[in-house]
Amino acid sequence: MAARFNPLEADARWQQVWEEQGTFHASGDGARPRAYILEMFPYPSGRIHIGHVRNYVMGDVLARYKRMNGFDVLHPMGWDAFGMPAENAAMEKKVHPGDWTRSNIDTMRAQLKLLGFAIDWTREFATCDPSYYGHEQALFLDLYEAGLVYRKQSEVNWDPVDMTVLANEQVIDGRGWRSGALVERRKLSQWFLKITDFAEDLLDGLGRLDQWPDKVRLMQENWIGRSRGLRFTFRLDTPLPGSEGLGVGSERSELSDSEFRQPSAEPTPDPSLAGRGIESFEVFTTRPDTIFGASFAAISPDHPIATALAEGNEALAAFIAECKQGGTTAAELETAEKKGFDTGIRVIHPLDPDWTLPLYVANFVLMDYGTGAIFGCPAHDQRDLDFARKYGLSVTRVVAPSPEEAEEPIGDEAYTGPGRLVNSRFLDGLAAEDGVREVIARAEAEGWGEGTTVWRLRDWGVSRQRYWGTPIPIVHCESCGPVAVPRGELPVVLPEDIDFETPGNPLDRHPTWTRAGCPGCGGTARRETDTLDTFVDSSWYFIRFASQPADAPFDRAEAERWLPVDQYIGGVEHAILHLLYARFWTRALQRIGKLDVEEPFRGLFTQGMVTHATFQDAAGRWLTPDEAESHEGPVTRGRVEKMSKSKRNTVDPEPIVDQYGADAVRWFMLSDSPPERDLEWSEAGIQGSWRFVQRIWRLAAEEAERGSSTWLGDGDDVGLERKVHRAIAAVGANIEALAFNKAVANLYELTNALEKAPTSPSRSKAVETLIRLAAPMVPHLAEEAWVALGREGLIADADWPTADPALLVEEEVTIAVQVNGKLRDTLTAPKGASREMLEEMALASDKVARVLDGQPPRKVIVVPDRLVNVVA
RNA sequence: GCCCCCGUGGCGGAAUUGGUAGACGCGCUCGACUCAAAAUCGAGUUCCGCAAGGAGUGCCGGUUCGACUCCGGCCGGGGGCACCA
Repeated sequence: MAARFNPLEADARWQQVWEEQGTFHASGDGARPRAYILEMFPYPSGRIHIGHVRNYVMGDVLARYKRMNGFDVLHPMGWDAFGMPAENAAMEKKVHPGDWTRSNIDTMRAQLKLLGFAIDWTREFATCDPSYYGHEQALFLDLYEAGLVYRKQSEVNWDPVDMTVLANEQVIDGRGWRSGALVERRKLSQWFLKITDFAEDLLDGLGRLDQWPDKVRLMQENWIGRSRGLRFTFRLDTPLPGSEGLGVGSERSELSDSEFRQPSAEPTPDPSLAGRGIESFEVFTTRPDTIFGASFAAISPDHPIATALAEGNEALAAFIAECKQGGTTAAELETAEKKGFDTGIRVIHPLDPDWTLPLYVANFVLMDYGTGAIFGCPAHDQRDLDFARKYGLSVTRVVAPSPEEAEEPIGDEAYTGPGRLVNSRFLDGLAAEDGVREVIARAEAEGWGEGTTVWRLRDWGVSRQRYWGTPIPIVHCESCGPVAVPRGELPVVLPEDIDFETPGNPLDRHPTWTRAGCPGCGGTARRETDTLDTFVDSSWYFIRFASQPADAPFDRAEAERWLPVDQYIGGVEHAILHLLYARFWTRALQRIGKLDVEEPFRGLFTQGMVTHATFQDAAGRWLTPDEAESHEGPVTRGRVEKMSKSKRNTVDPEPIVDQYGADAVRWFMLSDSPPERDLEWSEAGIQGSWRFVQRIWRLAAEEAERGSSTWLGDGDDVGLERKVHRAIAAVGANIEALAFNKAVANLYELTNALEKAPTSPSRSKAVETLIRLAAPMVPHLAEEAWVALGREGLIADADWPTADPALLVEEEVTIAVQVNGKLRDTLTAPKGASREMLEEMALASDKVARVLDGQPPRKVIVVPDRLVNVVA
């Protein structure tokens, strides 16, 4: 029997056995209950990094644990293979994005296999396979036909470095989320998915996701952003020339009853509106109670009225142009001055026909939220206050926190707190929130407005001016307009013969691919050269993993048997976008009758990052950890940070696996840090894990040498058995709760107990139990030990041990004895001892007597099996 | 600016519904084995104190027989959103 476990030899051997036996294939035969464990699939960027390892180890432990508990486990792996890095690599290294991607996949697959993950590799696919994205194109057309896809000319975020359009959520602090370039505004025709149609349902659904982190639910809630308030009409006191009684914004109420869609979902306003005349427009407010504090109205520079007015007004046109060129960075926005242009028009206060307010075009009013127009109440809104101060508009307090402050003037800060209404005519004396209801009721009764809900969520723009993505299955015909590619012609295969010499989308310049016949009229058409946002690819891959027929995206019945994913594990950076899009996509499929699943992910876990110390030389150059060690001259140890190529503090898992074996790496990934928190990589840590792997091996090897015959018969070390059974219960509960660090601690505790325990049949049995409990975490070692102990078959197929409830209950308990809440003594009492007995034992304690010093206790509190507190 | 989370030894972190704070690991100290080292094993390790004892979960206060846990107010760190009316 080898004195040491040798992973270099054992790891590969067991990996091969698992592969040959198909141990981890999900059968789907219905013989066992199903469990679907999924980690967010990786982008094939080159090599596996340690963060991937942590992510997949967590899922793997759960998958193996579920298998041992009798589940038919689906634990697949694939590749989120489209995206910009491949194109960047193509431009920098003159390789084809497809070749680069596929070669990375081969490398990373081999690396993942070194870690012995219990993955069903038969279901592997990459999103850049035509056999995947072809089905995605079909689903896109399904949504198109169902009216959930539309095309719109819209101002988009243009990334001048990546030469592409970014979704709002891909713009971070006004910069492209990948390139970091300052984003510009451009108008392009884009495809949009109507995620806003599902806003309410996506929000309400969050309340039922009780196995999601609160943090993620909150982030999505804020992102969806429901606001309730009043939408009402301002009439112009002097209608614009040529007025025929048309109102701007009134067409929105035709879209739906009490809610209306974002203006962004509508066609660009007809510029001829100006000629048609305008006599009113709508505004939205969450604070209708402050309506008597109004001192101006303002519209967005993009508002149709602003556009119409600008046609005959050069100064206004110049003002609007100025607004549009302003930067969009956070810093600029924060310091950006509130700017306005007085149109000279006045609007009539809805509750007083004799009261008019000036109408401004203001730079801080957003066209794509609410109605693109507001009323300004400076006393109770900071932006309005800044604006009013700048343009000398009146500031009237209408909410007072107390009666004494009713006439208190507003200083530099708007009052946004609670209070009662003042200076508000018929509203005076009402609490502000009652005023909201009162004004909405009155507006509805009088017909000038209605209570409504407005969403912060915008529709999802999915067009990308990029080559390496799923082609949008549409052709543009000169006479028919955009036409869907017939199903029989799918997939629209991305051409591989392209040229990357110039930036932008090489599809645009492709000589033949762009030419297509029009399915409608048979004439010539041009293929859509935009590709889909890669978030579309990742919005349904988990369905394809569950079921992958050749002729359809998925088989409905089979997909419904696996879904929803029982446990989804990934980085918190996907808390909003990916998870929201996947939830939307699943609901959209449900609406069009393709799949009856509401929520795609029942359980969600967001794991922390792996961090590492950073090092710099005297010149401030970043050093790798290895360089730092051998560097001549001073080295500064910097902060512990997220691993990144720029800081050069990454750790390549492969050499570590070569040195310590897969199990030590897996164990380290699970140890110490709670999985939702960051884990600091350290050499000492991996060495500690290596030692533990060897400790378990030693226990098993010793046992094997003694021979199994010695442990037949009843156990004789009840104390040890209690510890074993407590460990069984604790490890299982902690794995199910994904509290891997605690499960690790449980296993250390059991190992410590076993090493100290004298040999006995109980101990022999306990060693086998320890191996089973550790198997999901250190599977190669466990298989090796299983064989050494003479067991048949694979431990991967073995059962998880069952905790005997009788052994989980202690016979004796330690009782804390306190005086006035301070611990003075402990005593041992039989489990379930009576209050009277415990009180008597506590009062008999010398230490208690000494503290009491002859005083009789005033009161004695007894918590059975826990403590006695003597109050003196 | 708004919203949310977190502050426990030298370090990572444990601690059911309020009930013995510091499990477990790392590191460190001492000892054993060894010519020596590595590996391994044993003992110890919140702080002050020789001890008895005292203090202690960011700070201040409160509720309670009893607070890491609940409440209020500060201080510090982290995350999300970005002029959302």
